[in-house]
Amino acid sequence: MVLLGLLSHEPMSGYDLKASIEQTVGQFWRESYGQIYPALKALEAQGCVRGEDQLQGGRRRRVYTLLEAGRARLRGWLAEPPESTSVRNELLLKVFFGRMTAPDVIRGHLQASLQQARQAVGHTDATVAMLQAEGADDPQLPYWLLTLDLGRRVAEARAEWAQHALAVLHAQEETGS
Amino acid sequence: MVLLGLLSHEPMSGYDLKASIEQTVGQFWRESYGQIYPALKALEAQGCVRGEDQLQGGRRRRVYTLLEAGRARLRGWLAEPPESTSVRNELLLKVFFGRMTAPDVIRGHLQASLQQARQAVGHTDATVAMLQAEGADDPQLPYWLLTLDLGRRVAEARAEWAQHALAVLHAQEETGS
DNA sequence: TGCACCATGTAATTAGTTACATGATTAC
DNA sequence: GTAATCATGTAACTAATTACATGGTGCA
Repeated sequence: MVLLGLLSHEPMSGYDLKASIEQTVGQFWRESYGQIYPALKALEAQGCVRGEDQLQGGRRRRVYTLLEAGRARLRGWLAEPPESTSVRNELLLKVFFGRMTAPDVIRGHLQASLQQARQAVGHTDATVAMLQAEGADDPQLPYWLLTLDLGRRVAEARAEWAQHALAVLHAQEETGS
Repeated sequence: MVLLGLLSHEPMSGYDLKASIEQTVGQFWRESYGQIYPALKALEAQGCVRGEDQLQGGRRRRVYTLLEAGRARLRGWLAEPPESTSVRNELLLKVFFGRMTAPDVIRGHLQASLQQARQAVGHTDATVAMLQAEGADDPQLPYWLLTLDLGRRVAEARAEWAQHALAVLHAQEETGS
């Protein structure tokens, strides 16, 4: 579905799609070539996309175009209620079992997580600024900004939590538990 | 690792472990029987846990106890930097491709998401209250509360974002885009 | 000449869910 | 007696990553 969605913007190759996924929805969605190429073949067999080989010198590029059937399928999928996100957070699991190890171990993970979260906030701000500067007319833009906004809010929440958690663990050690 | 961690508290069966995972780390970690039972066998073969059959009437229960090798392995794992959480958020993907469908479709998803987030906040608050009432001495408690606190912060961020997103989409329709 | 990047694909492996099969116990 | 829950496991399937294999282009 992410392939159909991106192809609705412009025709692209599998390679382009991978790069495009990373640039646009990379914050909350990832795909590997091992899934993209077979999926494109399947979508072509189902009549959702059309693939055409382009030859530039000796280099072959197979560019896929979204067909009406694919557009319909994408709309159908968009209307379905989103499935619950697969939840797996190794950091939280390690924090949960924190009493099994030295306090420094968990604090180290929290420090790293704090830095990551701050970087994510900064990166999101930069992306928002760039997008607003260059493509003020793109009809996709408001939706893209919304996804970035959630990313930013969650990253901020994580940063604040990491600071709070560090403070709690510090205080706990003081009182000699 | 989640099995070793929970067994560090008390010996349990595979069935107990599944229930325990749901009650404690369920907000950010899930396992199915299809993984738990084979994993316990593997951990026993590696000497990390010891399994003993208990017979209560005609019902068999295989209770696993954490061994020193398992404890060491758990500590080793805790010291490793946590791997990046697998990110896949279908709601955000649908919001991102929102321009491909009617505004009401996305608003419906956002409304549902808002309700879910509010429920999560309430559920977390209830759990925190319950934990603080019953087990003020448990050495695991502070760590557990920290994981709940992140869950709450993230749920609140999601709720606020959903409201914001609904407002944005509403305004956008007004201005006739 | 060699490296980084463009470009496509397959195979092997691992991870994970779901469905199925079985049977005992407890509470209504 | 019958439904819910306790309890353990396997098999089939699906999803997903990683490694491998191949070869072209552009540039320093």
